[in-house]
Amino acid sequence: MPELPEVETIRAGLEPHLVGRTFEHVEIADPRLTRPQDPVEIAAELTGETVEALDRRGKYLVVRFESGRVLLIHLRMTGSLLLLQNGTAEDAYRRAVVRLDNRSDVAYRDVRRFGTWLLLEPGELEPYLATRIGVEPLGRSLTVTSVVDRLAKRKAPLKALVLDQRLFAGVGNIYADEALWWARLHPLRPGHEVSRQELRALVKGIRRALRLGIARQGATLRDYRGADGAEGAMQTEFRVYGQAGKPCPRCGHEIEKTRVAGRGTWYCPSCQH
DNA sequence: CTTTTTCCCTGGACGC
DNA sequence: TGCGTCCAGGGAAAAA
Repeated sequence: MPELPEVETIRAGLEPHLVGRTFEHVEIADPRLTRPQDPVEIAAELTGETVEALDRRGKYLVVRFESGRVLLIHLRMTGSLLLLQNGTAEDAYRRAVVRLDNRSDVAYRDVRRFGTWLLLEPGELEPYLATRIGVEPLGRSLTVTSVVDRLAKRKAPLKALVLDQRLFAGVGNIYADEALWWARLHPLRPGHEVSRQELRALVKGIRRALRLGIARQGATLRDYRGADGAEGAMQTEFRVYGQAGKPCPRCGHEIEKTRVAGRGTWYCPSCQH
């Protein structure tokens, strides 16, 4: 499932092929993709737009056009963007294709059809994101003090808070579990009970998990692929995620699985407090 | 405002 | 072989 490291890997892989290119033809096969916007209208509006930059905010891909418009893409669970250099093999899960002015195609693939494309007019991006996501966890704006302030009155379990996109934009279920393991923090600890020292460890843990994920080009469990179709290698680095019954790589105690905030949650009951 | 629950989707794993 | 059930989970929206 694409989280910050996976989206960043796709962004970096696509950027050199997209920037400066013009969308020559756009086909949207799944009307759900642009809901509530009309797919035929959106395809027509995108045609002729020239890419100025490809950015990422949280788990969103931000395609900025020279016109000032933005195509905001969210891959959700199984979305992927593949650069097709020549020839296009059949793919039952291809939901959209963009032909660029250099004859190459960018194909959007999504088995479970949760992903979304949203076309925004100039000036609409910032207010749209402002209500949905907070600062970048790998950026300078995320400080221990800001986290202390924002968690002070929160009774929700740490796992739920780490997954909150307004607190840690881009962290999903995999990296949340990995970050809590690095920080030696129990996923069920209420936010307001966590000391400043521990929150410092949490911030470090989140950054460490995300950086490792980026370095390994993301985690491929089933569907995730980079823009070039390559699998990531982060799944070989998991300390706890999906590791129930295996020994904790730090203390050797058996990793346990539970359910927090409706999500599968893996942790070491011995060294995470 | 915070927190919880439901829903959207499909395919793979598993039990019988 | 086939069928039913559960699980994976990000975020919108509704409910509590």
